[in-house]
Amino acid sequence: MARPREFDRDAALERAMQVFWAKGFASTSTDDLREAMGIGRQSLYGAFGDKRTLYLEAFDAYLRRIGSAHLSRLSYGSPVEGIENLLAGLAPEDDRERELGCMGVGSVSEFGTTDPDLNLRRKVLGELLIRHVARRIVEGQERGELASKLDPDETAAFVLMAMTGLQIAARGGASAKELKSMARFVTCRLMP
Amino acid sequence: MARPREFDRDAALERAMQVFWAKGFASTSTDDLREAMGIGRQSLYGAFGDKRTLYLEAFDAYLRRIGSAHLSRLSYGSPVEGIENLLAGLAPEDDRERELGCMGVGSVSEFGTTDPDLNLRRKVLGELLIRHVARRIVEGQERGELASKLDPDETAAFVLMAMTGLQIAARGGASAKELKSMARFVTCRLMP
DNA sequence: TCAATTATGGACTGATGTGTCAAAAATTGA
DNA sequence: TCAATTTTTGACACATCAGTCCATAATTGA
Repeated sequence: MARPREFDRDAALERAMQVFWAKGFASTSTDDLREAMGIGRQSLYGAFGDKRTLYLEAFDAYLRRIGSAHLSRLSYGSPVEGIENLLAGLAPEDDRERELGCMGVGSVSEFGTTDPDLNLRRKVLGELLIRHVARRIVEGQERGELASKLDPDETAAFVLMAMTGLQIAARGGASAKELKSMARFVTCRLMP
Repeated sequence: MARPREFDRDAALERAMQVFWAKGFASTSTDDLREAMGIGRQSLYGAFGDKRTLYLEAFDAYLRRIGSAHLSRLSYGSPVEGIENLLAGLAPEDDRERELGCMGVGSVSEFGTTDPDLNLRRKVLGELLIRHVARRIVEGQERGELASKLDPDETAAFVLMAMTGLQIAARGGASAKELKSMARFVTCRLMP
């Protein structure tokens, strides 16, 4: 029934996500979005509501994608390999991709804790990640790959902190080589 | 000669810095600035040029202040104490102050590497800090406080990365207690 | 006292930004 | 074929924003 949409909603959301990711919320105009999404103004508002609602939806899509990418890298190989892989995954060789950094980190920088909707979303993913990292740390300790004196939860929090450090470094122009060697350095600091 | 300024230029710059620090460049309007600085529009433009020039000057003031604070904390006590102190200095007990995070990190998030003036300023301070941290690390190794197998420059880069991680965590709402225990954790990872 | 100079206050300009309106177009079901 | 519904298009309304203009005020040096 009724006239069908002429554009691919998911593809348009993907484009919006890229723009918000690269430029943040405030520096992105609805016209930037409209142009990147390749649709008209009313189509944008009709399909996504207002700018903030679109940002939230783009943020959700971002977190889903990056969350599963992180978990996939973390689970690859031995615990130590998984953790190094998780960190090294923040250092893609492609310059443009690497310099985007992390949209989650960007949202913290831009909004701090002022937006409850963003806070909640970050908290959910953060806790999910920390659980999985802690689990791999325990596994690594059982295998003798990781220092047994380390508290798994605290160490997992450390790994997440290192991730944000690497992501900011990436956005600040660090090379893939530098980031990867830092990923290895961090991982080595957890060994016996 | 001529009519003297009615406001304190340094105090006004300080206020502007606080606003940019809290809200970033794009989200700060010249009216936000004018109000926080307690001066009229023409006074603002007359004394500081345009918005971007004011941001640059505020950024310079910020970097000078925070740079000397970092160096002072780093040089306090033994090398290990100095490093932990440097990191713990990012976790003030006052909530409002802590949640500001770091304006330098904020500028990376907001602008990436797109602004050469900002890039240069960050590079200068970053290299200064890394030199001083590396020097303390060598000192710590000589004293046997820090693991001698660590490369001082790489370790110093790691400490700076940890700093940005902590600063983002602070802006994201982490407690002073959490941050301080993370500062200790990071420092301990460098011990023999 | 007066000329020169700089600061201030308030109005103003032109651009940009977000969101809406209304008419036309496309589709489905009767 | 036509009524109902939704999308699209382009124009539009209204707010905000950065920066400027101009008249007035305050100060210094002659």
